[in-house]
Amino acid sequence: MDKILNIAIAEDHQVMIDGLTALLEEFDDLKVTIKAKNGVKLLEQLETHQPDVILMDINMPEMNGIDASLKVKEKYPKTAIIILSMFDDIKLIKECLKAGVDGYLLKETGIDELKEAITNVANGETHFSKPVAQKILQRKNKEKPRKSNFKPADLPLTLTPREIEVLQLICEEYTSNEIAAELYVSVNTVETHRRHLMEKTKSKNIAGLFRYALQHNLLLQS
Amino acid sequence: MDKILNIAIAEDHQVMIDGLTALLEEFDDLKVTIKAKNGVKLLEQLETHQPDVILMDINMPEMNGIDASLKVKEKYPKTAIIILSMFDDIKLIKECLKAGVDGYLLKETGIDELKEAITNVANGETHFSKPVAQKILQRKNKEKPRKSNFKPADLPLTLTPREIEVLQLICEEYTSNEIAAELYVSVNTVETHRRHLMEKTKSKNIAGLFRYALQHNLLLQS
DNA sequence: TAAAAAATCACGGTTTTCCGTGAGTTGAAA
DNA sequence: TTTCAACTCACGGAAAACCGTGATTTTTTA
Repeated sequence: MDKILNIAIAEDHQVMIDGLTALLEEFDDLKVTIKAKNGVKLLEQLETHQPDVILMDINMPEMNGIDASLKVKEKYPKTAIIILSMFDDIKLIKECLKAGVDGYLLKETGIDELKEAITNVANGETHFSKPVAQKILQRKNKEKPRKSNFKPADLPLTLTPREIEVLQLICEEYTSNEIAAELYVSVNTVETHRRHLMEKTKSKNIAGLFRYALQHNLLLQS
Repeated sequence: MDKILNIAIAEDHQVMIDGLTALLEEFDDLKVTIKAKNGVKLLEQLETHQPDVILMDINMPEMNGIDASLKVKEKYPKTAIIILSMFDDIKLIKECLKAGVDGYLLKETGIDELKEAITNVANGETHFSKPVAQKILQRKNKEKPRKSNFKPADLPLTLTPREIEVLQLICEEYTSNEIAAELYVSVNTVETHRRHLMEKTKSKNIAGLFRYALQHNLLLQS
């Protein structure tokens, strides 16, 4: 039971990678074997060898933590995933749960809980930060039906490349007119993309779109 | 010249504090003497003893890194400050420069550059990440005059408590009407606050407001 | 190659945001 | 005590966003 656990870190901030590594390697039974700056690179490295636990940031370029988790769980269902997120937004947590992650910690978490969570998920259990667990429990209550919204199943939340492009420009303070000019399409087209974006991200206005972009690491200049 | 440098870390994410500490203490000539979760706590601890270098995150609750830097430089002008930010937004960088910081690193930075930066600023020099330095140099070119905007000096960027309240609700997808109901004031009042917010933050729409809130860590649920 | 998904465009209508301008009240600091 | 910043309210107009509905073309994929 005291075998060494191999850890993968997927995280875009180099200081954070370095810091986490230094931190975890103070434990004799933990070893950081994989460091990746985004989901794509993580998957590449997983082909060589699989760790016991993956510490996954959500905000990563190229491929974010949620999409990466989905793919990892597809190929290596036995590998445990702990999400390390700055946000305890219920929408986001739900997406992660759906992706099959085994734990969800906030970055406010200290090393002690982190270590505990790693041990737990390595043993096949789950581990969620208190605030996160609370949100999960509360969620049923807060399901607020938005206008006439009786969609049977969940929407496919995947945005198309074009939609992402539009979303990014929206977050850069572009108006629909300006976006149309930038992308060489009609304003009507842009507005259609906007409509789809609002639906897919379940937003009510630009603030909601920005929030989504932020949490899924779609912002341009970041 | 080889004396031990005392470092302060001001950063709201506990894992990051722990990680940075573990990382820095691998160097014999660095010692982390202060750890603070926000600007207020940092200032409290500075009264006891001053470090040589402060590693300052921008996104902190209570008091953000910019305001904290201002106060620190007021009281302890000899203490060097390095900003550790996720954003290389020119607006933000300018605010930091105005606050008198000695360095500005992105969180993508690795440990090597971090160490180098610490040494540099401790020697009275400055240190800016490449992308940051570039933005600083480019800034003259990009000064885009906004409509009829010929303000002589810089506006006071400090938002009033009420304005912050309104801003936060805007970022929560509230409409002006909803905000008015929430705060028990007239819609006209809310719209006035909005107008002031747009001016002070130099925004063109909600996206700009959200960006400002994000970068100054004014978001509610984070 | 047929079906599905993505991207394109149109149009009319409602709501919200944005903008300018002006002004009264209040509490705190000079 | 007056000056000032913060907060409050009003109104009108323009611009942008939001919403519904429907439709064509292109690209991808099964």
